[in-house]
Amino acid sequence: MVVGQLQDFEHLVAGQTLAALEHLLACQCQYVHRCLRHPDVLLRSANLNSVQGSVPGVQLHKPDVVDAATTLLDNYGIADLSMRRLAKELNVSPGALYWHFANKQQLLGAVADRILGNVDEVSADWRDRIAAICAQLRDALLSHTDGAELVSASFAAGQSEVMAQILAWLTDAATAAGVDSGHAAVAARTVLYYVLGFTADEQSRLQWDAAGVDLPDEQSVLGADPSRRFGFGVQLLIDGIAARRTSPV
Amino acid sequence: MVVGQLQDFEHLVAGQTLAALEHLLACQCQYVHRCLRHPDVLLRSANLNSVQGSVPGVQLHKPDVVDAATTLLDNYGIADLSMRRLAKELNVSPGALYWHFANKQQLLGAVADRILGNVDEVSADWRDRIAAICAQLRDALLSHTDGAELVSASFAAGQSEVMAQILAWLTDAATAAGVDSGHAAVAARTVLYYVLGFTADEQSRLQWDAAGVDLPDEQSVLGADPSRRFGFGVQLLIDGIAARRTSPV
DNA sequence: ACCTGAACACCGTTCAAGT
DNA sequence: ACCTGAACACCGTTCAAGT
Repeated sequence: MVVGQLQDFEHLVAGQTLAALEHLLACQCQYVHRCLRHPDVLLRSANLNSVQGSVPGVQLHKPDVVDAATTLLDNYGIADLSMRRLAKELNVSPGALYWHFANKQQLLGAVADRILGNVDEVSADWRDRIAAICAQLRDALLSHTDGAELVSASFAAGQSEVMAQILAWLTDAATAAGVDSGHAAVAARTVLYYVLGFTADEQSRLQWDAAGVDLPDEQSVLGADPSRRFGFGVQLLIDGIAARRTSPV
Repeated sequence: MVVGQLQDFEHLVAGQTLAALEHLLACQCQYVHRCLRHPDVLLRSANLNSVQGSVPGVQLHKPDVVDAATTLLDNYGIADLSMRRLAKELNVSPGALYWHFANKQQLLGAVADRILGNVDEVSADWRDRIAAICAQLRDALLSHTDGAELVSASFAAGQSEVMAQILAWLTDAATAAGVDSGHAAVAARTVLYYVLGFTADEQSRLQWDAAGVDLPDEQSVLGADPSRRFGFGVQLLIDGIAARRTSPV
């Protein structure tokens, strides 16, 4: 009655060593936190009870759907965030979701925008502006299971308004740096591709060994201090933008 | 009997204007080329005949499977590259594929490595080396329908050996530039995230308007000359790497 | 206006049984 | 060794019909 993937994960979590559990506490993944604080989540999930505890009969609203989807994401990951599963959590038929959202992509876009809710612009030097946006973005992505993957997909599909806004901020910053307007958009996208790529990679490793799986040799991006490594890439991009300006500032 | 998506596409292609058709010729998408050269492909597909014309009874080998998968990709895109559909093209049962490949990810990894078959190292200045790898990579991705998306997914899943090799070449180049070995890997990944992100974006736009769909305002990455814009980003990254070196070269 | 029920056309993966 | 047939447990989306 329970998906195989989930069952495997449950076994992995059950087999944790103390050292691995300590590692878990260091990561920002809400799913892991939820499991540690409320170990009954996995058990409740086995009965497929509603995570939200939402009562049938009450009318469905867009924010409710996004709420439930985000909870589903945090607890079970993007693979289990299906329209049918979501409908089950909300005690409605799958078709009901299509009254509120045109399709799955659009719904995922709304979840992406919810995840990015706290990312906002700072007023500072263009370098600090880029650095601040990158740091905020990474933090937001890391605070939800598979956050980077979900936002990355929504951005590629053009379904996230907040990502469009962030792109505009980065373009402004690149323009302020002295990059001509024709190329500022490419510079801004380069920054976003980096943050999304790096964080998706970091997060997948984080989640793998949060599940107790020992990965082979190559620690690559993670290694010692992911935040420092992340910052290195950000500085690389900022220096690159500075070098590519057409007019002096 | 034919997938809705495919039918829509067929209608779009059928309704092309001459101007749009000329645009098609300029793009590198093999699917479009195939349709223009062999307009019967779409019709043949309607009958779900084997694209390969492979005869039943002959034993299946890994390269055959990868061949068929690549053809399927070029003709119908990544959405139609399913294990079941592939099995149908090869006139075998879906289960047969699992004798040769552990799962779909692994098979897609093999397709990714096939796509990247012609990418190889050049011996030159580290700047030219990075530029050459980026250009080759982009060309390879653009020559297959959804190539960037497929390779990107395979890279993220750690299923492409060639991408691992390319990453090593880029890491070498960054080290040659003077970046310390701890950060050279991040620099190399930054370059790959850019190429994959930029090209996936470029390709999706390319394929959308190859299908005759008029996209809204924002031409962003594409705009006038994608190759020039792509080159701008590559130079940005190269300059960034140069600026981040710890020891002078 | 909002939702159900049921259908349509698919998925990836497994595995006993065949040759 | 290699493959079939059939099953298992799912998908996203549509749409007549209900309230």
